[in-house]
Amino acid sequence: MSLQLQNTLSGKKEFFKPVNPSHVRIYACGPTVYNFAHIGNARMAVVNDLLVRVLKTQYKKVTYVSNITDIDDKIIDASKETGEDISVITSKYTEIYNNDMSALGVNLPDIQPRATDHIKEMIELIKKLIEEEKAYEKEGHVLFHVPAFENYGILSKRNRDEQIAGSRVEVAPFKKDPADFILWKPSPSPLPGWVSPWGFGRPGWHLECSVMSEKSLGLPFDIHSGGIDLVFPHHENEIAQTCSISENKHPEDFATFWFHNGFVNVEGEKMSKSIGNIRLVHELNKKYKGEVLRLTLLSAHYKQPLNWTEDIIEQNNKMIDRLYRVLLELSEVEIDSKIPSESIMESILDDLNTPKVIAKLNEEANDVSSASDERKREIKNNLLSAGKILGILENDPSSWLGYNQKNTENTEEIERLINKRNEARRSKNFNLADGIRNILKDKGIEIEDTDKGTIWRKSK
RNA sequence: GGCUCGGUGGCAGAGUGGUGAUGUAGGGGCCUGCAAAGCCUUGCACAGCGGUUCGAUUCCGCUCCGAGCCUCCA
Repeated sequence: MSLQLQNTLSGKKEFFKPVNPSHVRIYACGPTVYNFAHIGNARMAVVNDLLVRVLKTQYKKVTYVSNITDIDDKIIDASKETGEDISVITSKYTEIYNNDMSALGVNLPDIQPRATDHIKEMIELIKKLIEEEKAYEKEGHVLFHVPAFENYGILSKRNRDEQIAGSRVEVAPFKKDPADFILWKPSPSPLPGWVSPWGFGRPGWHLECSVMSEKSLGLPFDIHSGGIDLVFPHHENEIAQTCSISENKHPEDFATFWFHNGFVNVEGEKMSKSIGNIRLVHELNKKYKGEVLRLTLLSAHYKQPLNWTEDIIEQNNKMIDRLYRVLLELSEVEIDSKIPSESIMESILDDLNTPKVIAKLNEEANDVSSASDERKREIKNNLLSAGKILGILENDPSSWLGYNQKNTENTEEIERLINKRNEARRSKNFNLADGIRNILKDKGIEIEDTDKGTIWRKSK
């Protein structure tokens, strides 16, 4: 049993073979911090977090790097709009991003490099590219010359001629070739910038990831990942930058696996500012528990598009509640193993087939009612150990389900009403009993009469 | 126009050359004073048309429909 992943570079599912099995290295292109993260950003973070968790079940040492882009025209625009300093904006939204992702059970990357800390290295890379005649300076800009890199388009499987034919890009007059892209551009005052051999300016977007991934992981590393939309142009341009110097001619000399997650659509449409259907993680976190959102993000295979609706969040909420109910039922059961069954592990390792894993967890849950003690141990172990890899089922079942929460302000009143209702039931005054139940219901308290007495929980 | 990926039951979503995915919703039943929770049970689902095959939702071809990318994008 070993890990297989869809490799964008080959277009196929392949067995994962690390460059160095004693140290697996992965780089994910992270967010540009100028606004709250949306659920699409979260999908990338959750999927890569999952991938790292899975890698850690297979390899002793895994280093996960994911950057913060803290210099970009969008940040400059945000600064103009709000009047806040750029550094204020970027540190604010970096913190919010990390907190929002943490609520979804996303662990911090081992290294979270920032673009502005790597300007020197970017300038060095540009110098090399110019020396090797892969880039040229014109009117204060430095551009990468795409025809100078023969493997351009190999990742996105794009043919240059077709690309130009269908192109809707405005071709700047200083470009030698329409496909050439910016490595460095001038920053006229008051725009932020750095001193460089080509004047005061700032880097192009793609440069930072070439520089930071190499610096933090060394080349070649194992997995370079991001959202599917990054395949072109971002990753293609990174490859062009990194692979046109020295001996790194092929994307595999950069990273052996190129891993991309699909988009999140909202109510059937692409999220976009103009439609106004952006779903911010920050807002969703106020309404739903992090594990529910995480499970919903994992409810479709990572490379499929995911249609984000209220309905599927609710469906997944109910599903996870039920799994917690099973765990509650098994709370007395002792487990010894910490590894999921082979069948479950197989689905996880099969290109992170989370929907199948979730189906198998449900099958486990279905067995509980007729399970032997031995089987119960197995079920609990599978739920908890697979849950740990998926990043779900990590809460206390009783408090997740809202049972008998002692810290609720009106606990005394609730219990007084329950006692009163039970008295009414004993004297067969069912009208009164049902009346009291409705009063509790209005207070958001659901009651359940069990053979051990009446228990209550918060209904929401 | 070019490239890529899809169309599975009310909804979500895996998968497979020949048995049931799974969840959620709905139906029926058990339990309960009634509920809740739980349990049992229930669904002529694989876009259409051809082809290959003993057999196709699964393989091949065509048609129709949808999505993404084509230099802002997770």
